Amino acid sequence: MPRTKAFDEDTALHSAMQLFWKQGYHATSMQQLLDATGLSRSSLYETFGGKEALFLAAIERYLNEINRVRVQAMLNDPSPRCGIEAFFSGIVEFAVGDAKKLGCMMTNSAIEFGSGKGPIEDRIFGVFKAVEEAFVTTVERGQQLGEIPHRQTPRELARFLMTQVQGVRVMSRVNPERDWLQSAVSVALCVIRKSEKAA
Amino acid sequence: MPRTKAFDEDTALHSAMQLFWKQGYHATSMQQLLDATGLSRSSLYETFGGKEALFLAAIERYLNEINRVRVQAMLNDPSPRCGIEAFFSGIVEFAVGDAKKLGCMMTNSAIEFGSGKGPIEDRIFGVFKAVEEAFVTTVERGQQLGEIPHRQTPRELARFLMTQVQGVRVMSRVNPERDWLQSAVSVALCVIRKSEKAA
DNA sequence: AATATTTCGGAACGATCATTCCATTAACTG
DNA sequence: CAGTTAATGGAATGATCGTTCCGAAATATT
Repeated sequence: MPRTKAFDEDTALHSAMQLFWKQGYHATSMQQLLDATGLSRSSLYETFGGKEALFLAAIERYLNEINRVRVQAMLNDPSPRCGIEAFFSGIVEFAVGDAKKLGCMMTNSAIEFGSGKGPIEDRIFGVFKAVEEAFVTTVERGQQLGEIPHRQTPRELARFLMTQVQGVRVMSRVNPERDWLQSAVSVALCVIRKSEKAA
Repeated sequence: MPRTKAFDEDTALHSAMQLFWKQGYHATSMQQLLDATGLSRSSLYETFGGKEALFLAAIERYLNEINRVRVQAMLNDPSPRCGIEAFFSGIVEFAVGDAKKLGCMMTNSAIEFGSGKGPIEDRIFGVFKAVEEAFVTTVERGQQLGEIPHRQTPRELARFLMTQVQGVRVMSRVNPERDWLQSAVSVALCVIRKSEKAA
């Protein structure tokens, strides 16, 4: 009976996500989102509910489309140390690739919203926690396999790696140059290598 | 002949800076800036010119009031390695102190504006460059004094340290807890210690 | 005290913000 | 083909955006 939708919901959400990613929440207007998605006002509000709800949906989309794959690849890598190195390489390559100057939508949102009390802040905090735990798990496994030195605890190393990831995200938004980022990353990775030499 | 100003320009700029720092550029309205500074519209526009000009002034104020001291202390420290360690300690202590969840105004602005082409972006990029150079100088000195190992070049270590600083800034906005940040920092500092042991 | 000069309070500007609403359009069911 | 139901286009909402402007207030000089 009903009229069929003239747009693809996933495609629209993808477009919205990219715009939020590039510009942040406050700097992005509904008008821009309408232009980017091609939807009409009615359709956008009917489908997603509003700006905040759309942003939350965009976050989930980002996690599924961008973040989850990377984290899972690290967790599943037979060599934990290689998994961590690939994790960083992936970030660097992404930063200097097509999507220049985007950084990470989670990092950008974390900075923009800080640690307030809304649903957005809660979600971001949860993501950060989850990534830290993924690092802990991977480092533990690496230490058990003898790939990663025991100089520090898995928790300490995870926090260090997490911090370094965030730093790379910031730098990729300001200065997305491979050499620059690679320098920083290769030094950081020394910490999880048996030899102190750079990669 | 003229009527005297009923406000202190420095105090007003300080208040504006703090608000921008906390909320970012786009999320801060002129009305909020009027409330925070106590100025009237006329006075604010007459004195500072407008929102963007006020933000640029706030950046300079931040650099002079917050950033410059820290960087100079590092450059002037008789022990470069201690200077770097103090630099990080200062950041951590600040993050967990009164000014919780503020992070760093430069980091926040870098994320918010990305690497566009306006005067704000240019200024931020310049600051990042300058801090990197300060690290290069300090590491060079540390290596010459034998305090910092020669495993990597000063440039590489500087980029690594710079990235770690940015990471700590991000984490301080999301999760400003001393233990957490201290873990990350102490691991990072291993890289510039002769022994691989944690601090 | 009178005058000149600057600050200040507040109204007003057009533009844009996120959101709501309704009449119209289109498609599936019967 | 007619009827029902949801999707759509677009006008309109009140609020707020950054900015401008002008009359009133206030002070230092004459």
